[in-house]
Amino acid sequence: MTGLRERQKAGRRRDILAAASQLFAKQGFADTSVETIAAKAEVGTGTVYNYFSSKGDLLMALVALDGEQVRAKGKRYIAGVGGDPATALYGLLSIYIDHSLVHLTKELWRNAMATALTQADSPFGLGYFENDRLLAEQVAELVMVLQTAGHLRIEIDAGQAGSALFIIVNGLFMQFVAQEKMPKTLLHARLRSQVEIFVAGIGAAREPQRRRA
Amino acid sequence: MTGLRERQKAGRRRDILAAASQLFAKQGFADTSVETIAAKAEVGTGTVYNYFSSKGDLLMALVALDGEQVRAKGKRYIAGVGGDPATALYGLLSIYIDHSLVHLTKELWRNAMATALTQADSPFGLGYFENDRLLAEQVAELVMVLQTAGHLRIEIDAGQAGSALFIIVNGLFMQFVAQEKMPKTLLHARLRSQVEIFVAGIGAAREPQRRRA
DNA sequence: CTTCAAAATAAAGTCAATTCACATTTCGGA
DNA sequence: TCCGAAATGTGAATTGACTTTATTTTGAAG
Repeated sequence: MTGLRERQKAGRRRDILAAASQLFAKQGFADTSVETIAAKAEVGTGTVYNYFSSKGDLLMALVALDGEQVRAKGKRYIAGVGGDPATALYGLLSIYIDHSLVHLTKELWRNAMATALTQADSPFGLGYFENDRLLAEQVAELVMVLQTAGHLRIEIDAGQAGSALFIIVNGLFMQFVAQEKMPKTLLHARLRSQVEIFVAGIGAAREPQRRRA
Repeated sequence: MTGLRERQKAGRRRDILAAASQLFAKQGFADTSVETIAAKAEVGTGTVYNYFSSKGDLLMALVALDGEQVRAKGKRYIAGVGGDPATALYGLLSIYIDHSLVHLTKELWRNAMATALTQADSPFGLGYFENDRLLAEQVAELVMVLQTAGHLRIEIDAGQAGSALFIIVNGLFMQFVAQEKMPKTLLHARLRSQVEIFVAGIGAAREPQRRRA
């Protein structure tokens, strides 16, 4: 199982990822060449491509690591959640936002998203969207918890609601990273506002809506 | 004002854009080189860069043209809108979706979005996000119309609601273009579902929410 | 009709991601 | 311990976007 070959392979992979992580953080994505990463990891440039299918893939692998962490944080949050539903939901989505800038800069996020889009079918491109799906699922979990506690309407499809809420935070986050100037406080304010609207609903009356689509 | 020189300049710009449009549609973005576009437009490659700062800029210019058209369509729709609010909103957002694939393929949208992200500060990158802003504003307009008609709660911030609704359609659209396989019918179904949830709200009771953030 | 400056052009050059043909290393079996 | 096959490493070669430059074209103004 753990022959020399596999250990070396895992080690090299870690080395490359570590080198990329440091260089991206220090110099940014655009100003870091694959050759530099290879040099820092003490491998040939071709070797990098034996492990990652593109420079963007390398970045997405780093994003994936972050994804695992944030899902773990979210899980803990849900376990101890309390208070009114809008605040509870906003709290979870805030975790996603706040965690996102711990290891990655706006520029890295922009490039990660761009790569995920253009290489949506590569292994890590799939991983990127899979992470989004898992986060949406986690939001749906919280919705269910709140439904069970009687704080949210039980007849709402938690999956769709979770998906919508996640899309909102993701969309706002995208606007945030697209504009280097935009402060995180503004992002939070908008998120808070939209979550409250989402919870309250915009409809004038509740009954006139169809039960289901 | 309209000297021969300026007309020629505008004409050349159109030629380049037309050439790019045809080649992108036929061969896709990645497989179309700037040199080919220049040849088809009967200009030098350098000339292309006198008009557009990058290959991605060229694509975003095409997207911008589409943006104007879809806003015009949306405006006409709002003028004649009727029916229940969820259907009215879904109708507008459907227009955006349906129009999006008339001139552009999924692959082109992926690249346009990716370029907009990585070159968010270039003229056309700004244009891309400006178009998004204008569309969100248009949704907000419809929200206001529906509020005035008594179909939506008057105390809701139409701007935030419009922004949230647009972010939802945009996010779903992004998932749609990211997955080559996903059929448009599924996109519509998800949109319909999420719009209905958004209109109805997920909160168990209306009063417990704060009035404003 | 001459002059001028903006704009176009082609060619040559830069740069960095990605690929590829070949070298090296590891592994499993004799 | 030794050998051939398969996996992996390597850096030089390729590719295409983009830039630069030296030169030419062409409206526009006098």
